[in-house]
Amino acid sequence: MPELPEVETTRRGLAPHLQGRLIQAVTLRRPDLRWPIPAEVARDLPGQRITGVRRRAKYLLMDVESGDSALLHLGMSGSLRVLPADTAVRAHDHVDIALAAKGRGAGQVLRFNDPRRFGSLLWQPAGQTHELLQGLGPEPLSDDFDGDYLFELSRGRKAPVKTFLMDQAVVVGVGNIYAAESLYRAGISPLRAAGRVSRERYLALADAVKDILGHAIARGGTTLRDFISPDGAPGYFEQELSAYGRGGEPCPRCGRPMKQANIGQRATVWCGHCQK
DNA sequence: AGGTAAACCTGGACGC
DNA sequence: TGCGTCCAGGTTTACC
Repeated sequence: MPELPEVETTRRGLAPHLQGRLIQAVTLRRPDLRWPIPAEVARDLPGQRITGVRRRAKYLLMDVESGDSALLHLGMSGSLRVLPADTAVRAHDHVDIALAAKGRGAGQVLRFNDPRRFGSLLWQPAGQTHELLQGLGPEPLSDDFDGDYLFELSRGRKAPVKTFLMDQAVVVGVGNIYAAESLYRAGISPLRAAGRVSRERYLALADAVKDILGHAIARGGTTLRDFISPDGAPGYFEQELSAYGRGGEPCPRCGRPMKQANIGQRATVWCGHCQK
């Protein structure tokens, strides 16, 4: 489900609810997610105040006073909601982080639901960077990411440019939806070898990535099946998708039918006329 | 080292 | 209605 805009939407939805709140208890109903949930999560979180919610790539970091962080990844089907503490538990509600009541109001719970269990809840000790966060590429919305960077890094690479763009060691946060959209916007065929894309066209691609991700965040992300923000709202970017999910439909630009094929095991849609 | 494919898991859509 | 097949927003791991 979630690429950078959906994770950032989740972060923005969570932050105001979690900032400064006291964690009362942690309930693990199903500790076997992508990886087992480390013992520290249930042992060290209760009694601590949340100091912030950050995002790096598609990971969320919930920081607490001790300097430790809970590291969350939503995988393909994960979602985080802030709910009244007495909300009935549903299928695939794997983890609850109970928040102490503010004043005399009722308490709330941060609930992690993930049908496919590709998501994860891990632990990053104070002062350390989790192994999974090492070796990641730059944030696409930062100044470290631009067309020159893509051009230099791609020299000699034979993998398709779409595969290159989705490689989290190249740039983080771009998944299957936004890779297709960005390449469509930039007029680059997803099949083209990464090393065979010019500097000029990488400038257009980097601009497209930034623009599309920024716009998707402003729309609250893309809801295809099940993405939902912490407040329960869907994202509204789906209606603005030009390529993803439109195989066989007319190209919005030239009207010719959009092509579809698997590239790097992922369904890919593009226009054979507008993208070279 | 780069490139590719399998693997992890569940639910929904579809065809028969 | 039921069953088999295919597909899905991610990423590690293994292998060439």
